[in-house]
Amino acid sequence: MAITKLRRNTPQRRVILEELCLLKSHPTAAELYAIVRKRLPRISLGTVYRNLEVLHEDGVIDKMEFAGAESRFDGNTELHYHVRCTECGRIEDIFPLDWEQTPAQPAELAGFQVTGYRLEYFGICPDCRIRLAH
Amino acid sequence: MAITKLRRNTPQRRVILEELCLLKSHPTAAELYAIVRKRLPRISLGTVYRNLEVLHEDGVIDKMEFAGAESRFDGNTELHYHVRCTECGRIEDIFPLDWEQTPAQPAELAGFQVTGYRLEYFGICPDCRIRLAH
DNA sequence: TTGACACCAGGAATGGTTCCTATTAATTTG
DNA sequence: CAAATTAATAGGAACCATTCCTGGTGTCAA
Repeated sequence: MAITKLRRNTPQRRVILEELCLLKSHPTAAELYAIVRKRLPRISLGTVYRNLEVLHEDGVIDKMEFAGAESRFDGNTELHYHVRCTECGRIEDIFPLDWEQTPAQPAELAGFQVTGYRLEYFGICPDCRIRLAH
Repeated sequence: MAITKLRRNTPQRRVILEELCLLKSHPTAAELYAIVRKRLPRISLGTVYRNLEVLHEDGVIDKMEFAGAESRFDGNTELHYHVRCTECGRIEDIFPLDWEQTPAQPAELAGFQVTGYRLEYFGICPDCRIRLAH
């Protein structure tokens, strides 16, 4: 169960992780692909997706999935939440300051063995607030 | 801004809402399509999607969107959360029992005007727990 | 009656993501 | 070091829930 598959340390995987960790934003796979391509011009988008998935599986990076929007990735795995702009998709970090922001995580709900939860705020980012006010 | 578009009460929309409210499950658009088709054999899947969207816009039903999984719809708009099975996609209702389960909802975070949040638990449902235990 | 337009059925298009295939190359073993 | 093993790659096709398009219909108000 806890057997981790052998991972090969390929240049592609190394560069993808390096570039993601350099960023403070939360890029999509396509955005990261554009950045990585400057160093590895022949890399394919599929390789970026596969490695982001692998790095996420191994707990090295965070993956944020949203319905109807591209997934975004985060090199910072420290516990934190996110606010997502419903207008432009931009994401900012929220580091919990008080206990009230952390919901209880029961071990069992409705017979389910609960393995986790997801708390995400959404709203309108500063830029879009200005833009929408004409 | 608050101008609501005129809605026509078509048979299609009426039947879709009726059948959704009869269910205690949280069907996908395709599942509801199959049910509604028994009463309206010529209805199209696009019509089901459009009306579910309209009903959701008007606050008549709840829409649950997930990345990499079909959206599910709920005729019960009473405040509650959901547990989703990561194995089979099944969803059960969770009605908050104590205040600790309700996260603080700040009006502003990182400069964002916060319009809402989403708290969703995930885990393994009773059936899948049994199935996975061989 | 007539104009306006919300809505419909049917089907094509969309687009993020995954999958497929032949090839390459990282790692292990002898 | 050479050979064997097989994870990983590039490129592109496939997937599929959802949205969009088109031509036509039904309803309402004036």
